[in-house]
Amino acid sequence: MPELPEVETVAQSIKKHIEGASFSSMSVNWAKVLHNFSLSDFNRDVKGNIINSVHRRAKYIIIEMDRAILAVHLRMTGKLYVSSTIDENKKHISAYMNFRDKYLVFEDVRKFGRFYLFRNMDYLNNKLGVEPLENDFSESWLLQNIKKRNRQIKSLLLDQSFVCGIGNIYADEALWYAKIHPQTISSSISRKKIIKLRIGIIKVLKESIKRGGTTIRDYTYDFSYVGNYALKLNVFGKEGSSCPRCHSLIIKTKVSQRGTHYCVKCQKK
DNA sequence: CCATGAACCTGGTCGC
DNA sequence: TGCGACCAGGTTCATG
Repeated sequence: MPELPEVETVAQSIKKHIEGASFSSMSVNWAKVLHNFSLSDFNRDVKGNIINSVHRRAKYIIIEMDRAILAVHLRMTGKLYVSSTIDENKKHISAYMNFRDKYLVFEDVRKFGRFYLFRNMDYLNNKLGVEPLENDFSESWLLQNIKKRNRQIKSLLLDQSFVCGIGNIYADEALWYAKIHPQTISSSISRKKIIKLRIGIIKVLKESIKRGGTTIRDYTYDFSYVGNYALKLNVFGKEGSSCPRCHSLIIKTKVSQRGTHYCVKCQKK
């Protein structure tokens, strides 16, 4: 499911409920959901620890306590939400934690989502690239680093060790904004278009956060809340319709194994 | 370094 | 209605 704006929305929505509280227990229905720790690790390192902060890093939801960090990655279909009951009719609850008189529930149809337990942020910080909404995603940084690489630009944008948080929707939207064909080799993109691409990335991510993210295919990422950035999409899922800018055809192809949408006229190779 | 394909899972949709 | 093929907002690993 979720890319940076959706993960940000989820992190903000659970933050107000769990900051200052502590988890008293965890139940696991799908064992693989715990990626690098066990329930006894949870009981030793997480249980009873006050939650100091909840925020997002890349596409991870970070739950920070004094001596431990719980990180949650939603992958394709994960939902993380606060609820006062556990609905026994739901078939895909992978795990849940108890705090105060409520639960933090992790529901995940495809079971790709994972929980991680870390002592600090070193592991994630080492593997993840720059945050696109932070200051270090600067014009000079992007100009320099895009030129250094020789990859199809869409594939580079999806690479979390380069810039993190961008996924399939926002890659297509940002490339459309900058009028770049998704298969253009990064080193050959003009300075002018790189500058435009940076603006496009920031713009689509920020506007989506403002609207609570994108919800498509009936898929809601929070308990019941539906983000409405889908209304603002220009190319993603718009194959067969006309480009909002030049009225030519939007087509869908595959680029680096992912469905990819672009305008045949304003995004030429 | 870069591209490709498979694997991890379930469910919805489309064509016959 | 049924069935198979294909698709899905992500990541990782192996291979060439």
